[in-house]
Amino acid sequence: MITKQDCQQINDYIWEIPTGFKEQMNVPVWIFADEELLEEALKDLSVTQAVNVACLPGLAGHVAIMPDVHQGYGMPIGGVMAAKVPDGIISPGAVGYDINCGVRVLASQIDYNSAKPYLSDLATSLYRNCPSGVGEKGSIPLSADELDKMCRQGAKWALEQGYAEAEDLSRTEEFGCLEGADPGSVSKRAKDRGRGQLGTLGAGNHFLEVDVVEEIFDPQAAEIMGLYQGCLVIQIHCGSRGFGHQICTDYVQDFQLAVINYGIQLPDRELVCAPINSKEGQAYLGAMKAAANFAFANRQALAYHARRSFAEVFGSPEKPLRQVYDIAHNMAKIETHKINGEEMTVCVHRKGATRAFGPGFEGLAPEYQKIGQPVLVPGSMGTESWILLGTKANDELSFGSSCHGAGRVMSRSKAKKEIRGDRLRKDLEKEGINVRAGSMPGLAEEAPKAYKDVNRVVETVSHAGIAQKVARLRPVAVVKG
DNA sequence: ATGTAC
Repeated sequence: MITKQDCQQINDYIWEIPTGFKEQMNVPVWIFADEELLEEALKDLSVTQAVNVACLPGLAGHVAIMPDVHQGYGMPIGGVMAAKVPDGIISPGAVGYDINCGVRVLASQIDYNSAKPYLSDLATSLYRNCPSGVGEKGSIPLSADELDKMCRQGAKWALEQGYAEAEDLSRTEEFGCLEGADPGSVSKRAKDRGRGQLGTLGAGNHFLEVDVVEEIFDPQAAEIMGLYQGCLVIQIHCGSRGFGHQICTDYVQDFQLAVINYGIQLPDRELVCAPINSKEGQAYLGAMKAAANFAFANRQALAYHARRSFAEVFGSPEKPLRQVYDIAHNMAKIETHKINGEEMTVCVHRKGATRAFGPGFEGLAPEYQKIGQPVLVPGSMGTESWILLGTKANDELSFGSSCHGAGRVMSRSKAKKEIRGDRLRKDLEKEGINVRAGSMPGLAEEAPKAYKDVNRVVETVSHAGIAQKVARLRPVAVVKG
């Protein structure tokens, strides 16, 4: 059991567990949290898992955990780990089962007050146009060749197919396409599962949400992003569906052997990994990129469906839904960072954490090179969400990373036992939130009280200096599987 | 997160 006494306070929002805490630790753990969120983080296995991650070979700097952290498979959700390239490792469990799970925000210039009478119709239309739930019903089916092409090209494929605007791609992380995706490293089983799932929402914490821009903190950045106070935006939270899930399953299994072959000592079997430059490591990287591109194309297809719904309900708007950004929060990427004063190439594993690069980064659209990368932080269902900007200072603090959401505090099983979905739906509707959900137990799992306070999480990242506030959003319609 | 069990 790790306690507060084991954490050395660096400042009001950063705590360190030094390498001396456990003999096998190779780097320290940094916890981004205020006192209350630190206590929250210590209640489950989050910090223990972060310490386990810090025992992996070939790491750089420290392991970082975000204020929305909670325990996950091997590595906590809300964790960031940088492995040295070429001497370090890559770990599927440190990316997560939902490869390139992420969030996309599109903004409108439709005023909430005038749209209010139509929000129920909008929610119904979104629920109808965006297939949801476990499985593959109602998707855009692909041939084997077409699936491979889509995996190589990501959102570029979606643009060719007519599901995207050119600006969507310029406002997507990596422009919606990771180079080097290798469909040859993806199992037939994963492809069979993925073929029929493009353009589907899935279940669990995936959702569509219509919000109103409630408060703007950085008018210049909001203007550039296309966010207007009092206007509607839509958030899309989804990933690589059964395709990425199967790829993670396959490589977690394959790597059990790699760990033995390369003589890697593991603190936890769930942290199986392989040297990044080994044939196993490269195969996973190629497959992970294929899943990442699947997810970019998937969110693009969902954006296409969302635009159809807005057009159905509001007519063809003279000012269309414009993409703000699309961001990944389960991914491993090769990047260069300044670590303990030294420029290093590392494989940054972000699991339930986002990239949050500051101004000047060339991999952004020109208008975002000026202000920094947008960071999209959805709150729990029925609570606020945030749009932030990455900073320059976060390079040395968190490998250019920030938080990804509110963070779960109650297990899915406990939430299902304690909360009635139909009651929750009524409560949300009473607050003026239109709810369309395929599963009432599924809705209960996502109840606001199963999550931390997203506003406190955002206060923490902003005071810690890893992201800054641009706008707060308030939900008015939620669509779930 | 997930054809929630190959």
